[in-house]
Amino acid sequence: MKTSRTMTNQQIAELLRSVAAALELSSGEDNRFRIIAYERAADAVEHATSEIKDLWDDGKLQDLPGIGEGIASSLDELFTTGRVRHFNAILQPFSPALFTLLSVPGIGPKTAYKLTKALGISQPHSAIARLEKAAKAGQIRLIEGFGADSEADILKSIAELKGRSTRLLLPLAQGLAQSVLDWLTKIPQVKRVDFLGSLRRQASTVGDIDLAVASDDAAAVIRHFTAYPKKIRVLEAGEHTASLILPNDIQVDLMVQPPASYGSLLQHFTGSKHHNIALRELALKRGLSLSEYGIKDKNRLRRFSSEEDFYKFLGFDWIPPELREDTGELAAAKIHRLPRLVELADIKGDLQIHSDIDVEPSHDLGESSLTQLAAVARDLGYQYIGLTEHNPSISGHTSNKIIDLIKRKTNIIEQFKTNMKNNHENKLEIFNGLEIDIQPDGTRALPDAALDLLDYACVSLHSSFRLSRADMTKRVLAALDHPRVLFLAHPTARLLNEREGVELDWETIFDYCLKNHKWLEIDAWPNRLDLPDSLVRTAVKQGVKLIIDTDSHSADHLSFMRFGISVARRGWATAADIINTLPLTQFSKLIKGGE
DNA sequence: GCCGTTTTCGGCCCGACTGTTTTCAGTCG
Repeated sequence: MKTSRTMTNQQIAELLRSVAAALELSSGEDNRFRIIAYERAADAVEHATSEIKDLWDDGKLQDLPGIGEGIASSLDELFTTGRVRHFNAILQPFSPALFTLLSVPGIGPKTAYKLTKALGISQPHSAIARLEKAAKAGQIRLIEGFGADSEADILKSIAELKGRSTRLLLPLAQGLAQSVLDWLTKIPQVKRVDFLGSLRRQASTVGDIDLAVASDDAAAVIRHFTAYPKKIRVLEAGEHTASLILPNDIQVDLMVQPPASYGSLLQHFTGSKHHNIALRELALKRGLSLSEYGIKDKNRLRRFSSEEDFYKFLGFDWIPPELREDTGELAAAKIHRLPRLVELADIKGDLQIHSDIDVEPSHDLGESSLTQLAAVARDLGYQYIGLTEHNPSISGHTSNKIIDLIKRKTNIIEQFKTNMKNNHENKLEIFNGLEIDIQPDGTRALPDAALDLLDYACVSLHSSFRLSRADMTKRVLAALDHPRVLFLAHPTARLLNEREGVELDWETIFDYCLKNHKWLEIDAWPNRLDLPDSLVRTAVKQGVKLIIDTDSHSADHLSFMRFGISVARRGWATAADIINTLPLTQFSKLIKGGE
């Protein structure tokens, strides 16, 4: 087991999970809750938005729910000495290969133990390959407790593990789920269909696609579902639930309930797991037991056709799915203090759009003309848009040439506005902006003389992502330090499934934004969704203003706004937190004021 | 091992599905 100061959150989570597995194999009942505690800690680490090592640096490990005194001190030892003696003692009796096998779906601690023992697998790096070889040779069916079916399952799981490299981006998951949903509604037995799980909660990435159906004829619905034409295979099909595998090893799970208990089903499978556990723990203290079938009071089961009634019975306001992460929503719902979350209809403009006006930029130019962009923006009901091509590349141009390019763009915009006026077209304000690269030393990749010609600019990171947290923070603050620079675009520069975000001292960034009237962007581009939702939450708490933009490189992309809205809602943002919900008159004042 | 609008002690969510079983264990969400 690798233990060092450079371990990623994922590796630390795996270490904690290995400890949980080893405890499960070590002894009986008395360990049950320690095992759960380690698994919860692993979850907390995996879902943390900061590097665990940074939290350790700041002495904030125990801020993570699920990390207490004990595990914090173990992690302290890990970062200080590169190992944890206590963990090693727990892990020592078992082959390291055992823990590798846990990544295969369907294999838990007990199964992994039996397999490594019976097959003599001991090397962690080759463990899965060895297992696959044994399964293909028909050796697994000979082990006690296994059969030909479980052997075949192991092979399928290994194949799926290899194929499944990344989580689905929200927009893609929505598209796939919609087509299954359309298929389901073809039969009359289906009364209602909803998305469930992380998809309904609008998380930025989605693991499996989960769907709920209300029907009095579950058998017919399951039959129809498992006949979905685009499936690769049926993973399982029971009385009320079934699972399919789609191309690219995407799993779709279906849950069916009669309309009378549909509310409980929706609530249960929307999760999140942590939200539900917290809710059930609260209910249990009042002698109530919750499940997807309803609420059990003594032995009487109350059914709920709507989620609203389910929450109401327990004394809570209905909670928007985006907030169900056990981060304070239950307490707020109890006292009627849930925020009124921002909605797509609140948005009045989009301030990061790349047009095809060629300023000979450092990165990709947009594909659509100002005319095309303006037409779509009007359809969306916007009062204003801002054009922010990338700055002219600084390697190929002199300062004077750059100023000429900006002047040319300015003229095009002015000409367009004049034409709009002459044609008596609906009023749409066009702001003249630019997205400026932040260079490694924090200087902006645009001469200030050119910046003065613009209405506004945003700055963003497109290189040197691996600076230390202190240097990166200094770099960003230096770039923001100009009256025309209004916001930091895609603040972490993360690319989902590709690149982690940069390390920044967020408290310092938030402070600076508050004092200097800078905004942070929620970039709605599908594989950015950046600022991430958890940082949105912190920013909102501190009063930092946000702006939701699409980063469009084509008029089609303007519709991505709704994914930015999802991120904002998951971060508890109301319209008041989002700058581009302001009507034009107020928004113009902010730009002209240079704030 | 974690945690606190009943608790610094005494609790800790709930059920489905599968395979290999003859009544259950393991895994998953």
